[in-house]
Amino acid sequence: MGKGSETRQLILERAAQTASRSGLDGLTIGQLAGELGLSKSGLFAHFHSKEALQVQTLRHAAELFVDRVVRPALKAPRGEPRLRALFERWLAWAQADVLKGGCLFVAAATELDDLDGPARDELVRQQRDWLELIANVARTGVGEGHFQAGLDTEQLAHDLHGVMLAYHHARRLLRDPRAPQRARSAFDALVRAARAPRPARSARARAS
Amino acid sequence: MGKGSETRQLILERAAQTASRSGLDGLTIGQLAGELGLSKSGLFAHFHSKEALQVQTLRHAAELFVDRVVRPALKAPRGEPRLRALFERWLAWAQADVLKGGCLFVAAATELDDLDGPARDELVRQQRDWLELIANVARTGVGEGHFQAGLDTEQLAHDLHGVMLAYHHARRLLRDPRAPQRARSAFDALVRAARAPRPARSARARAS
DNA sequence: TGACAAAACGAACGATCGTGCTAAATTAGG
DNA sequence: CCTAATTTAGCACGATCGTTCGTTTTGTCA
Repeated sequence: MGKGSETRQLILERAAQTASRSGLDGLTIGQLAGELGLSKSGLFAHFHSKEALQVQTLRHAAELFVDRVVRPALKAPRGEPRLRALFERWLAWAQADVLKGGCLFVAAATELDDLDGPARDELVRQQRDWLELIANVARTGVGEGHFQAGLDTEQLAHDLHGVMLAYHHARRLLRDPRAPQRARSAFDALVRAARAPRPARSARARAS
Repeated sequence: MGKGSETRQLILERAAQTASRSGLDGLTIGQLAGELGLSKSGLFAHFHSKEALQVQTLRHAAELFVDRVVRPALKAPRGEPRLRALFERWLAWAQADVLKGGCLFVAAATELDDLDGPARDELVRQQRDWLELIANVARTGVGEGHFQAGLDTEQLAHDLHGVMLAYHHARRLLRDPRAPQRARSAFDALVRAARAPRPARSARARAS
């Protein structure tokens, strides 16, 4: 099986690019076919519905993400360095380095959060995996002694994700040139807090 | 000048609702007209293009936002309480409390970040105002002695915004019931860091 | 109430959407 | 090289998109 899945790959490549700019809904079959020099029906035949195309596009982007972000970062030493590598790789990913429209998952997250269907399901699964990966890397950092013992790694993953989203917003919408340093500053603060033993609590104590 | 701007208001009300779910692009004139029992052309006549409708919808949502979030929060005591009020009000706003599709601005941010035109310009202006407002409230907190003297209030605003975005993601996409407490936990950590005097920074050691 | 302006309607336009169907072109295997 | 399977193209469909235009209804004020 050669030719078919080859053009299919080309289609998904382009689809991910387009979707990163115009969203998964802005993805249109006619447009996509035109850009690739294919006929609408010829392209359509590869996927049997637009919904399927969207899901496949998400999957393709996820593979790209693993290639460009996850896999390289996992080569860094366990614990904090690996967490930092993951973060830095993500910053590059969210820029124009891979998908010219920014992070497709960030765009899809707000687009699909009210809808139902397989595309949403796929994205939710991916995002859970992503957050879990961060949490696991952080947990390894605890084992390595980089981070404090009782660290809530899920919370850290959640917070780091927030830093990434803020970066995406500052960089792509506001076009703030200080976005990267803002993001790194936030990252460092989170890591610092994760390193420190439970902070001394002044008068206004509060349980976590 | 009576009847016209009255229905115009009704249209924008509904438009904001729809856009919060389906995005500013998912907003369609025919759909909107049908839901309101108006004719497509009758509705269209109020705005003279779809682009104008989108801009007006953003503006309408901004007014709503000021009413439901900003204005009430500004009644809280200056400094940290006011910052907390702003944050709490935003959490409620981002839920289904006002716009059933979540925060329209969060959705629009990823939708418009690659496009150009008046809708994007309007949103950018709004988001800058919002971040500036947070920074100003934080700065007042410095004056009140709630926060440390050298605090980078813009950074704090940026970080808080990240917490809100992470909340939106966890709540609306992942439907994580722990989202509110995650968000509050992150907020508390940021405020705590803003309170504390600048942490001692030895080469690679932890803060005291 | 009658005249004038504002507002809503109805129909139509060209375009594009997703999706079928059938036929032609291309590829792969013996 | 011929054949069978796979891949692409062509064409058409109903629906919906934003937009325009002329007409009709509605509201306002002297």
